This record gives sequence, structure tokens and C-alpha cells, in this order.
Amino acid sequence: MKALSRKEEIISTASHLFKEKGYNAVTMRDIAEAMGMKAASLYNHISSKQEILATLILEVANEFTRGMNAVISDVSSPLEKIQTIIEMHIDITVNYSEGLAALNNDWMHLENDHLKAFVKMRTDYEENFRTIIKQGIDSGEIHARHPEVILFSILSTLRTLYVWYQKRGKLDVNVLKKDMVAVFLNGIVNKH
Amino acid sequence: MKALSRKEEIISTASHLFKEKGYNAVTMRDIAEAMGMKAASLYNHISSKQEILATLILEVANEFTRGMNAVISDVSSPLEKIQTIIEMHIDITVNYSEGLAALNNDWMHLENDHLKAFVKMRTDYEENFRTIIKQGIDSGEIHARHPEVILFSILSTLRTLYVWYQKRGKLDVNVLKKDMVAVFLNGIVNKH
DNA sequence: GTCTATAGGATGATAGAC
DNA sequence: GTCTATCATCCTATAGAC
Repeated sequence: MKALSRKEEIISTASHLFKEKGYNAVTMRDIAEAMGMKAASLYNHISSKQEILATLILEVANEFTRGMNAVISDVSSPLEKIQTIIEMHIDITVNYSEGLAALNNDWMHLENDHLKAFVKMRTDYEENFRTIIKQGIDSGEIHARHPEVILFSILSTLRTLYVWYQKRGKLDVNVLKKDMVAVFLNGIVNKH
Repeated sequence: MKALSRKEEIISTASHLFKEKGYNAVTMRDIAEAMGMKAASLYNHISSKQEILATLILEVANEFTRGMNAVISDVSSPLEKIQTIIEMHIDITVNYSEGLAALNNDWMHLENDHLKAFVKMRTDYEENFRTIIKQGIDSGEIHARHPEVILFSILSTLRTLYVWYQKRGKLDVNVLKKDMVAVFLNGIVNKH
């Protein structure tokens, strides 16, 4: 467990507050107070409030991009790829839950190049996922339903998992992965 | 199509802006400008920014509560009830998409009694849904998986449907209902 | 590296003329 | 019912002392 630099402490503190109230409702004074210092002192470690947001969001977005690239270059069936993506999302949720909240709720408050970079990463990610689903439908592994409905159902669940994961007393990660994969792959109806 | 009162126009205009940027990032001047008037004039029709938010969110929350009460008092199986809930969510998404955005993203900016009322409605709603899922598991209709995983997967998808519904060129509502119900009930794997 | 002081501007809301 | 003018407060960020 490496000690956090002062800058990392600030970003971590801010991320907790952003998760509760959102980027715009959190002031530099709030962040400073939570760290036991004055707002002006924050600027010795970070250059702006925007920098905090961008650092937080782009770190997680990069994590997703890395994960998706690994899945794509993997030699496995579309169904196996989808399972791996679900598991990857759950891992990221557990490890970056505050950053994920900012990514979900406050990405539109990114500015200029940060915003552009984020939107591109998200678009690419969705496009890759969509392609995998279509391949599964073409090969007959996946039911021939509207691919957007499948893409959206899985993605929206995974994206908001962070809200629920901490609320429900930290269910074991492996149980969560197993059940989540099962819900999407096999549905909830018991046919036996 | 009844003509909107000035107050309703303001709330409708505000809801569009809230959906794009969030409650805190939208100013009274933004709302006024979008209506072609000055910020001070808004106060002839509404008493505060908070009133706009509360009106918007509580209208949708009431809609969900009404729908859930109808489902509960229905004589039908747990699986049929879940199907009805999914269809109800889709109907509300189509008819109240702006209010739904505020409910999802800005409920924490409600104050005092409005906040209390909202949280109670949401808790009751989730508890009712959870009970239905458990009844389905007990009766053997639903796979014996962690009920929270099922509850969460369905709810998070339905709650964020509004983001996606308008982005994807308004897929036919009946196709959407059919495919969405199928994804959750039967999964995506084709077993034939 | 933290502080006080403050610049410079935005914000929600009110008062009062028309 | 809309306007202009304005209040009181809050906001991000900077300057400069210690």
C-alpha cells in the first residue's frame, strides 16, 4: 500500500464528494474542508477543479479501453467475450467506484480536449461491444433480437453497478460475477 | 393537446436543460433565456428553482408509485407482474423522459420534505419489486439466484432507458417492450 | 505548503417601475 | 406579466506573507 501523494489525496477526497452530490454541487471549499485545509492551499497541488475531474474520469476510461482491447484481441467466441466484458466491468467497479461515478454522472462537465477524448473512447467502446454482439447473433450463439437492446441492457446495468455494490454490504465479487453473467446469458426464467 | 400554462412551460423548458447539464449547472438565467424572457420574470410563475425540481421529480415518482400499486393488487403470477413492471417503465420513459432524467440524476438536490417524500417512495417501490422477485423464486418460476442481482439488473436498465431511447431514433415502443422483456426473462443465449 | 485577503464574476432571488 | 436594477452571497482562482 503506497502512501498517497497530496495530489492523489485531493483527487480521492474530491471523488467521494462528487459521487454524493455531483461535480457542480461540490465546491473547492468543500474539498478543502474535507481535507482539513483551506481552499487556496489546494492550488499548490492541482491547477484547477477541472483537472481533478479530468484525471478522475480519464483514468477509468483508459481502464475500460485497455480491457476492451484485451477482449478484442482474445481468441474466443462472442459469448465468451461478453462474459469477459461483464467480469471486467465488475472488477473496475470494485476498484474505481468513485471514478466510475464521475464518469457516469459528470462527463458532460469535462472541457475541450478532455471532453473530446472521453467521448471518443466511449463511442469506440460501445462500437466494439456492438460488433461482438452482432457476431454472436450471426453465428447463432445469441438470440436474434435487436442488438441495441442487448447492448443497452448489459451496459446500463454494468455502468450503474457502482451505486448498488456499496449499498448492499459488498456482496462477494465472485458470486456477483457468476449471478450477473447468468442473469444476462440465461435470463431469470426457470424452465425446468 | 391542452395549451401549457406559463408555469408548465417553464418547468418543461427547465427539464430539457436539466437533462443536458444537471440541476446545478443550469441557472435561472439559462431557463429564462431559453424562454425568451428575463430571469426575474420567472418568479411571477414559480417561487424558486427548487420548486421546479420538486414538481418535476415528484410527478414521475407518483407515476411509478401508482403503477406499482396497480401491479401489486393485480391477480397474476410473479413473472407476469415483472413483465407488467417492465412495460410500465417503458411507458413512463416514453412519456416523462425529462422528468425521469431529473429523478435519476438530481434527486439528491431535493430539499427537506420533498427529499423525504422521494426517498420513501423509492424505497417502497424497490421493496415491492424485491418481494415479487422473491415470490417468483419461492414458487420456482424464477431461477434461485441472488434476488438483489435480479432486482438491480432490471431496475438499473429501466432507469437509464431514457438516455438511450431518444438517442437511438425512437425504436417502436412495442418492439422495445417485447425485446426488453425477452432479454430479462430468457437471456441472450440461444439454446437451440 | 499553508495561510489571509481579495479579485472578478456568477448566482438565486427581490423591489419597484411600466 | 415583464422589465431594469440591485442585493447578498457564493464561486474559482490568484497574490503574497509566513
